[in-house]
Amino acid sequence: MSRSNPRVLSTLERAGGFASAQEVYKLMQREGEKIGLTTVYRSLQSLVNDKIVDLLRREDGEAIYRLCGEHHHHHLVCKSCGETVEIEGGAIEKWAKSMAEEHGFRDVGHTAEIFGICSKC
Amino acid sequence: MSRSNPRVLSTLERAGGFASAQEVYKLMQREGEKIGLTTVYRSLQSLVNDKIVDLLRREDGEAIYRLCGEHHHHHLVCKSCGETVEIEGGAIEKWAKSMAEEHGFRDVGHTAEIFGICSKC
DNA sequence: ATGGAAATGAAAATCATTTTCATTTCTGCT
DNA sequence: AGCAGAAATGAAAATGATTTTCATTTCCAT
Repeated sequence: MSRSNPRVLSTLERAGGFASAQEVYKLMQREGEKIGLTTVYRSLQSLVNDKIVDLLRREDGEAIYRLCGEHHHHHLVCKSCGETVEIEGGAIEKWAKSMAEEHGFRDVGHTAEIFGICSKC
Repeated sequence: MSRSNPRVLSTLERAGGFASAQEVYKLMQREGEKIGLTTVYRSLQSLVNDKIVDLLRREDGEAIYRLCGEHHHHHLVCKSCGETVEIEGGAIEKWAKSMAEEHGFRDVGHTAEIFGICSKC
């Protein structure tokens, strides 16, 4: 078993606690970190096993890693220029919770993203 | 633009209305249908465009296609067995709309999925 | 210092999905 | 019927994320 490389977790945090393995890798490269893609994957997997990060899926199926426990937020993304705004989702949290309870689900998480065209585009 | 090959839809129905592209393809092969994998993919994409089937994701990121009603809804998915419940998202619709307006976004859409462990697992 | 375990990463393998492109099948039209 | 252009098809190659392999390096306890 491999343990997580601490620089990976720290980079994920710096990325806003929400990124894919490839993004974490590229970010570390840009910052001059000497690390292989394989290690990034292994570290993220290990963090998921330890329940330190959540594993979610983008719409295209790419895995995205999100820090657990952290007060999480949602995104409002411009389909045209990619600008992203972090938004609060209080209503969503309640909705997810009540829906899950209603159907007897436990260990519940959720994803919610809003996308559209921003005022500049 | 290619239109959906009707045999693909009929196979998806026969598969219980819930299968991946690869599964639909293998099923058709076993039944002696002469069809290429490419056409299966194209047909399923087209069915998604026409909102005749829903596109969701397995835990491993593989796309699964699922016949579903035409009303807008969200999903509650079991991470363990894959059971899926269609749920209403009235609160989400309002949230997405108000968040988008607040930040000047237009042509807005959204995704929202809840995942957890169902009562049977 | 030393031996074994754990970590690392480059390259190859895997696997779903998409793209390319040449061929075949339809279509409408004369 | 015959013909041209459009649409559909599928085999093979390309893509892209993720995993595996395996040889090398780093750690750690002795």
